[in-house]
Amino acid sequence: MDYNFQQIEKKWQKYWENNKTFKTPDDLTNPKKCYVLDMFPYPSGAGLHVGHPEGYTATDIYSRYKRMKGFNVLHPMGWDAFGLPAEQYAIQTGTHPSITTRNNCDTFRRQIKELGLSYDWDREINTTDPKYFRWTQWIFIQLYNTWFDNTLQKGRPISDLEIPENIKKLGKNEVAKYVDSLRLAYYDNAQVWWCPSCRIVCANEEVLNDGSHEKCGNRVEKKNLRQWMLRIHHYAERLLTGFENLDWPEGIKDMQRNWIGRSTGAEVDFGIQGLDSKLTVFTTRPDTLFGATYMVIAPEHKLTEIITTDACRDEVEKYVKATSLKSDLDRTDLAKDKTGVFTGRYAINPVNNKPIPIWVADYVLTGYGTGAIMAVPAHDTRDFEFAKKFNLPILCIQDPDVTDNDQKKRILEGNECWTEDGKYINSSDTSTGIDINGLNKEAGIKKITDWLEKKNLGKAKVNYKLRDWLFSRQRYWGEPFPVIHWEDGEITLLEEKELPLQLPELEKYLPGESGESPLANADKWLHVTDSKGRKGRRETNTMPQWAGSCWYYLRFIDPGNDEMIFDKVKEKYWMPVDLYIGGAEHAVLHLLYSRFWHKVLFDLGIVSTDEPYQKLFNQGMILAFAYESETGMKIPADQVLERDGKFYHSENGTELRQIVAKMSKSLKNVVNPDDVTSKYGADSLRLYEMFMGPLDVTKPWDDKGVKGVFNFLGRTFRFFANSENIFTGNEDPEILKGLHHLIKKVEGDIENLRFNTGISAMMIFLNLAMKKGKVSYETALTFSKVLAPYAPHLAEEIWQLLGNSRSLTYEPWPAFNEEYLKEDNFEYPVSFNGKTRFSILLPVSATKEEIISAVLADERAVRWLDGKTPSNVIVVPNRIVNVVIKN
RNA sequence: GCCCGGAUGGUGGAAUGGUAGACACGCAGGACUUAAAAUCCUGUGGCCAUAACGGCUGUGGGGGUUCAAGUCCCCCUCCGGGUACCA
Repeated sequence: MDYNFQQIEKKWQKYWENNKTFKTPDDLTNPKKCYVLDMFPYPSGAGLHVGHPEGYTATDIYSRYKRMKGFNVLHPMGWDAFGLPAEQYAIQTGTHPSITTRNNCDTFRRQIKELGLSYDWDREINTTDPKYFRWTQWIFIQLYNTWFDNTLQKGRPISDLEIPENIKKLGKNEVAKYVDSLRLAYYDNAQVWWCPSCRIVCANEEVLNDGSHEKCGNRVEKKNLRQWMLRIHHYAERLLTGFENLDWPEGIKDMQRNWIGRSTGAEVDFGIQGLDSKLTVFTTRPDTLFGATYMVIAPEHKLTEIITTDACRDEVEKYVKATSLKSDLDRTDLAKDKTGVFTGRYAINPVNNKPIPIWVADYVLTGYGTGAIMAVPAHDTRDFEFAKKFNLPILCIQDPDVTDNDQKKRILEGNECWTEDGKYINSSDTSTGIDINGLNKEAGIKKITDWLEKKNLGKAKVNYKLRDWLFSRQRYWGEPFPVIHWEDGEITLLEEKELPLQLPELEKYLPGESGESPLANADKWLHVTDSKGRKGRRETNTMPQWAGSCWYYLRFIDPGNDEMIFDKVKEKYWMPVDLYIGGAEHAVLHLLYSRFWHKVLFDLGIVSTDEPYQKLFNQGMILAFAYESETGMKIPADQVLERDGKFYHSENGTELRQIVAKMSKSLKNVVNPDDVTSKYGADSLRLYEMFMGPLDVTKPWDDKGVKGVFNFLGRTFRFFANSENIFTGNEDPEILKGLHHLIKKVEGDIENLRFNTGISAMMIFLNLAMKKGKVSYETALTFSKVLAPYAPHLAEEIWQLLGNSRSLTYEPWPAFNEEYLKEDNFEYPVSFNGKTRFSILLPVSATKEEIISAVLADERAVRWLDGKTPSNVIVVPNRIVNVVIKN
């Protein structure tokens, strides 16, 4: 009998579909539940590539295993289908994005089904479905109607917000302003990239490194537009501490920590000569105030214009304008050569009342801290660079902890920057009474901060890099905001019962001239009038793609619910997600954004857990072989010939080097899973994806490697499908030992997501069984169950051939029996001074003394001792013997 | 620059501080076949060596800890990913 994978796989896929084998159980009384989630894909026109099934296979194995362990498993799939490509295709061809999206989803669904993944397809969701995004809009309304209570560190309904009396007095408008200033969703000016030639807003990804638009090559500019923003920064601290107890890779936690970027320091107020206002800076080193010899404010800083003196105005204005035209990259490129101009104005250093010049420079960013810094060139490398270039004074205030006298001298003279610890010098002033000389960094920070607070000149402050989230896009293909802007300036949101607000049909998907979303062209949709005849205009921005993916895991719990976002009882049962697997590219943004929404929903009592994802795992990227010539030119894979393990250019015959690179269209090294399944079958694809190496590392795809697992599956089928190899009766002890070792190994490996070694254990067992020639009926049943999570089609087929009529999906996972694993003897490796020389078979029950005497009595030991007496013999029971000889 | 990973045969990889190279690919030889494919069997880190044995060496480089290091510590090199002046 041959391994006809095509027939087998088609047959079982049909069986599973017809029997709804993977339908999520409705019974919510089973205390064992497991919610296994994949990062759902964006259904691109190119279809699935082999990177997708890597994570999907891992979660599928885990889900199938958990079902056999008696868990209620929720394992759903859906589509994150809003996005730019469908919209751009619409601009080019006029095809409505919903049509493109539907086609792409159909392709993805077909491809995924052909992999035999055990999703509950009744729960399929699509972020572009109005029945879905109705609730995305609903969540936006909740965000809009929530404020963050700093004392409680918690989001609360706007209805709970107390309006201060002094604001109430100012009237309705001021009250509304006050409330708006606290909402988690707010409407404000924000900068976007704008291509003046295409008259379109560009995403960051569309702007090339040289500041040009990737589509037309023209230079993009920054443009201010009214945008929706979300106040994620309020949640910085909770986002930082929230994952401490979650089972996430440390690397991902680190990346999120860095992204949130908590730093402690102080805000310090500097007076400004000749002006009434104050210049506030944030610093992590208030202890270095005595070393502050100048100040820098960001070009975009509110005070720039006010501070600048008439004599310097031209220069400063020119500089500010030049900065605004620079792309972020230009700004960082020039990092090596700092730029800036003097404002003509001086600030007063609060510790000694000395005037220091205020400069404008683009190395200070408006979005972080207060947008202004005090510069301490002696102890900050950036300030040092700047001071050197513009000949500003450098005053060393810390005696450096260095032994090199030359270096010490350079530092003390201000010719080298010192950023480490040391005792303070030059850090006292009799007029203000502060003195930290002689202290070290930690004590210095404390003393100065206390002094500043006492004198009301500043305060201890925690700062975060995390900035508010720009939450609108000037696009058609996204969730419309349920928002109306009225002619009198009022903004209102739609009522819950008015949702979903659907997208209008359009003739053209091009944006408006001013940078407005294409929705501005939908006249009928756009204009509204209320019952009193007041005219209004709908919000024309749409939500970013993140919106749909921020909460999809919640909708899977109750996808068909038309009454509410989901049923509370079901949510309480299924949440949190027990295992979440996806690419590391979402390590920061998606995970941070969805955690933020989840925390708001938690604060509002809508969800029952503070964090959504209990265990997170990131699969590594799958790369592919690519080829390059001696000069490093990349050659498409279809122009490469292989001869005797070497690679040649098919056109000019030159030898090429095989390298490993990301799959890309231009290298023609993209592997399509359809090609693999048609040649080797879905089980082989699944197995190979898992056999390639550990799930979390990047690894190259090698078509040749698929053969290995294909051979294994073929051998498995031929062995177990042949009734001559199966007998009834007692199993051979060696097989029994191998089988129970296998169960234990595979079980442990699935629990720890180490799928590659589980497969090799199955191969080892099959090799043993084939060597023995026969296995018992019981063994065959057990083996098919162990194989089932990995290669479900083949496992079902063998299970059926063994006489079972029902699917083995819910068969209990076999229990391993330690008794069978026990050994009578152990072959001790014997080493001399750590080098293994021979091995000796001894009973596992042997005592240390017995082992030592048996080893030393061995003639080979006599030879290695060479007449010397061992100074020590290390015996690790059932592991190793090491004889130590001192020379 | 900074942060996070990583480096093991021709290749993908395995190895709770305890026999390095499991398992597989590839390759070589053999069986079957008119032949090929498929399948099955044997061998396969390198070097030396044998009738058979056996020995030396070996996890990017250099130090260290240990009875024992691919694994732990320090320094260096190279590769991959992330990030961009965060005060």
